Amino acid sequence: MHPRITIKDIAALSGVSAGTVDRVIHGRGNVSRKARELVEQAMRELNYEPNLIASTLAYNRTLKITALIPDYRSDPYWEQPKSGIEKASLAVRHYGVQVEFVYFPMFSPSRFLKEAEEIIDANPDVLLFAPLFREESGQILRRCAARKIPAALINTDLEDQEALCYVGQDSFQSGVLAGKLLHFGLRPGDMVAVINLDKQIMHARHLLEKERGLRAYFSRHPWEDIGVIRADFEHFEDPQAMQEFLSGLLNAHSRLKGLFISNSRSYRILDAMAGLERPRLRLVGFDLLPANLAYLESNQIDFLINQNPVQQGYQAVMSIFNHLILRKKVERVQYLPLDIVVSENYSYYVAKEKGFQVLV
Amino acid sequence: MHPRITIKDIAALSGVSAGTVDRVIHGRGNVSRKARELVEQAMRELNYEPNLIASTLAYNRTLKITALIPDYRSDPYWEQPKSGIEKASLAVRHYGVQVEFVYFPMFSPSRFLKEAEEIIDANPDVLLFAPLFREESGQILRRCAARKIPAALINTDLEDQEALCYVGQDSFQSGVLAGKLLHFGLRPGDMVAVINLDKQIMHARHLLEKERGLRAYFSRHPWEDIGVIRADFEHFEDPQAMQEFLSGLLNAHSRLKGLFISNSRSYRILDAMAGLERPRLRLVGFDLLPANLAYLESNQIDFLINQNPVQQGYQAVMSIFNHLILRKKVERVQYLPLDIVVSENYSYYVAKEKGFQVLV
DNA sequence: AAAGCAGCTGTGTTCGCACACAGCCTTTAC
DNA sequence: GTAAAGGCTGTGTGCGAACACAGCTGCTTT
Repeated sequence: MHPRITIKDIAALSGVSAGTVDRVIHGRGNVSRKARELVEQAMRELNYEPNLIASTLAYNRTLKITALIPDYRSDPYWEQPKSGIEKASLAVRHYGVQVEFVYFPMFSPSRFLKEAEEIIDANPDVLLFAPLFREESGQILRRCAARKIPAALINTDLEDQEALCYVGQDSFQSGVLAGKLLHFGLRPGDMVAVINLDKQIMHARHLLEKERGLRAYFSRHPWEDIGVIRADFEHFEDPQAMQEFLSGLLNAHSRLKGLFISNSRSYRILDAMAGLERPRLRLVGFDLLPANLAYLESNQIDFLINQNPVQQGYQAVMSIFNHLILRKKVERVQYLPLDIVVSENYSYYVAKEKGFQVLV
Repeated sequence: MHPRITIKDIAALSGVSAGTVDRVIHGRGNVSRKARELVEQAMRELNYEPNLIASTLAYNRTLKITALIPDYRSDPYWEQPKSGIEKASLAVRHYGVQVEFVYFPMFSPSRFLKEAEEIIDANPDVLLFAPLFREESGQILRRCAARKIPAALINTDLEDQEALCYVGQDSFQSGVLAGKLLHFGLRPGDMVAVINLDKQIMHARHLLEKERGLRAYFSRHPWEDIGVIRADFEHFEDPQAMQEFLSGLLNAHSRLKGLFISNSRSYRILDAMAGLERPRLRLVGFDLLPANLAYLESNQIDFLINQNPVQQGYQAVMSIFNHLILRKKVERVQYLPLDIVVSENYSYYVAKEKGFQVLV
């Protein structure tokens, strides 16, 4: 264990030169059968393990990853995966891994496609992207395959497509979990509402999956006798409109006792409800935004589900690294934990996201 | 960005040799004021960052960490920190970090002290240990300080002592959290019991802290009107005795509706209650042992709190690595997240602990 | 028989940095 | 005055692996 076995040791033991050992290790050919067997024997005997440090130094290669994600300036959510990608890139920069960012407007499939094509033309070693648009993303993956550029997906999976890996949340299950969390405060006959605060709800597959999950929970637990309704609302930036929307909802359903906000905009609801007369409402939402955390702490939000968006970016880069530099196997689908966050435990998650503890 | 700046580049720019640059970087002295300033100037100008890979290769040092933890064969809990330490050691082995394990019997301060002394005599580079016994651990830390061996603590902190870092759980807060989780199923006037299944409860500071936390939660929420009692029981291996203990407890307190099991032995309670007639009891416990998970899945345990024991070991080794190899600052106190685990989200945590995704 | 050509092999250089060492030149001591 | 003692500098070697290249064999070709 102590003096690590080097290539020279096996060269000596098997009676050949370091060059031959190297050829065997890399399967470069030009090695006689006899020599190869001797070397393999010696490697097994001494339990040889190549020195990763020396190896990366000698390779002297560089791996260019281009990350294509929605513009974080138009949607603060994307700051988080971005920050995770940046952290990971700091951790692996010594190995010659370079990460470059390209952004596309959240709602523009055409710009998405155009940017992706430009990236592919620049011939990066890996493409890391968020395939928000199914059709265009399929095209991109096919072009990558044609040029032998491996692709890693985050946020949204394209199940049927060839890709190095997918790192993201399990939206359906997060809906199921929300059901569980909401049921604590409810009584038979109560109702809950799924609230989608988004512009183009039909395109937001995640939101629909979350709703499906929530409904699944309550249909698996029929004895709890909870009804589920759904309400979409686009003008969440307008406090006045929000307030009207909400009071309309509450007036229409007197037994509405729980809200499930399907994205990170819970705080919009509570901002709007500030003045409203209303019953005690159970509230479950997503993401540890400062505005949400304030309401969590004052117990106006009961639970936040943390989808670990920072980890999402981090883990995607690390998977690429593991695959291409360390040549390790990588899971095709990597779901991140769904953390249940309440006022009593949120501080740990915030600290983790700030991520003082960078690994290597 | 692309062609990384090397020591030669700054040597060229500042008009000195690589040797002098090296002396400046390491503050080895023997450099004229003028040369030093030129080099520093050039480093700033080119934004020089030493190549970690080349550096570790050239150092060719080895860092021996000895880990002293309770024997995992006598307490399965310790398999988890152990596995975390092993994982981390795999991740950093390329940097010359070697981890060696020494075990001590859970309940023997003298053996603990003896093993620690032997380790220190063997002169490791770092000592990583679980200071279960206050008095003896203080002695050990002082000996480490005298021999300039840095020490990292896991599981239990010695607040007043000099140490590189502490990685562990926040027991008090986990009790508070348990209070929050229990209260969901309770009504005013109900009672909860803290159940300590341990041999030497007075020595188990963590258990006492958890109880304090639970009581703190309910005294901060007096309107919930929940009474807290405590029950210690040592003979948890004996199903017959357990059953009598439990039925005694339930008979004595008719409004007992919640149990908080302060360590990982929740499954013992449920094993014993299998035949028992009993009201619907809310149950909160710790740790994702398979036996506990089975009860979680069948909803006989409502919540498990995950203290991330695997992470504990992992993070401790990584902190040592960050401090001594990467020369980064490390937080003195590192609390791990308190994950709330229910049947709807446990699978992610189990997958994480199995830890396919090893970082570097 | 000479030339050509594979198949196989060892040596040498490189990656960027750490550190030993020899070679200055200047100061101080006697 | 010389010797010793510094202060400061550049060169050179090594860490372990990757890869280029030259050299060696034995074989086929003409």
